[in-house]
Amino acid sequence: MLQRRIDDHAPPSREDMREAQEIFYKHLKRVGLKHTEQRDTILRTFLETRDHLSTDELFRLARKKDAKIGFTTVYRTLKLLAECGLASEVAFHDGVARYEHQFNRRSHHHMVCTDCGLSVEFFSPEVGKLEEEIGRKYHFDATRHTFQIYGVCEDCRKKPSRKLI
Amino acid sequence: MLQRRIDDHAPPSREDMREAQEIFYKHLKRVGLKHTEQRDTILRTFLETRDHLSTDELFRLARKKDAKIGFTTVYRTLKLLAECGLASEVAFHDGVARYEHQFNRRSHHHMVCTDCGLSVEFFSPEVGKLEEEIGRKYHFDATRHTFQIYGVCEDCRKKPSRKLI
DNA sequence: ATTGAAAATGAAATTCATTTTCAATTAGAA
DNA sequence: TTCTAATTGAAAATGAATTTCATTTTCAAT
Repeated sequence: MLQRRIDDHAPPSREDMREAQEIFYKHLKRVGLKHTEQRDTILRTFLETRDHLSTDELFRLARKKDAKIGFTTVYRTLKLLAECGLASEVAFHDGVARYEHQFNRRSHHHMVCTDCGLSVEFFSPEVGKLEEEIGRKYHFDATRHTFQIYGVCEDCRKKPSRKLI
Repeated sequence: MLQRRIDDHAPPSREDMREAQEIFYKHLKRVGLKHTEQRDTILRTFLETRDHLSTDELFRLARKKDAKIGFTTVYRTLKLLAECGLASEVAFHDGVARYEHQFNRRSHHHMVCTDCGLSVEFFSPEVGKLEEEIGRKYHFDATRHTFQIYGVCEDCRKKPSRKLI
């Protein structure tokens, strides 16, 4: 699936990277897992991206740095990263799980073009408030939410259409 | 997956049912498809439910009315119903596509318990406004959105935990 | 530095929902 | 009734997600 995007934030700095690694290592230690070369490479690769990556996409990137990294390891590492809050799943409903790194980022949401896959980030503090409010009302311990808007972007409205999502 | 739910609306009346059928038949005619016994049974079954059904769940229900209805037909009919607005997909992110019928219902959203699968409906007009607003801002022709809140319900907070989603 | 148990790895196999194929059947217009 | 296009549903295919398992690696205790 095509991955274009529009956003407005910088990639993580050297120190950000180090801090993320520390978070990851502490998490590994906490749950009794080991620090490995592969996990390191995968985290580094992940943090360097600015996209919403599928496991396969991250696998291809990580493999460029270390040709013997396997898909399965990337798959499992992504789960570990999600566990300790460094990655979070974004569901674009195209049948593929995607992740983005949460480092140094404001809470945001996505609007996705159903024609070309373009994703636009937007920021809306109201949504977070709503999560809290509704959770309180129905006595849920609300932990997260998903909010996506789907539509057709300006460019695609001008083009002959082709459905991707 | 367990499907409990909390909501506050009545099942469709006899007339509602008829109206939905008419919408469906008109849609079929419009796109040059035929009116069949199976499609009829599947629509009727679907409208009688109040749950968020997976294709397989609807298939099992429809089969009770007509033992020779196949999974594939239910699958395809659900797509047709979604096309003409009688069904809409709700993504609970548990790996299964679910549908609910849109007949006689206010626009609503779901909060889902990640432990037991309980879903609570809630109503929040702000979310619709947000869709419109963000779409305008980024020049998208916004057509739909998804909004779900995830958390742990009151009951599950008291029980020993078991992860389902 | 060595050892050994526990964890990690990754290729391959499996699972499972979804989607497609295709031969037989059916709807409905002429 | 006849004919053609659509429908059906069983089975096969697809494809992402997950598990298995033999081998390799990590790391804490020697």
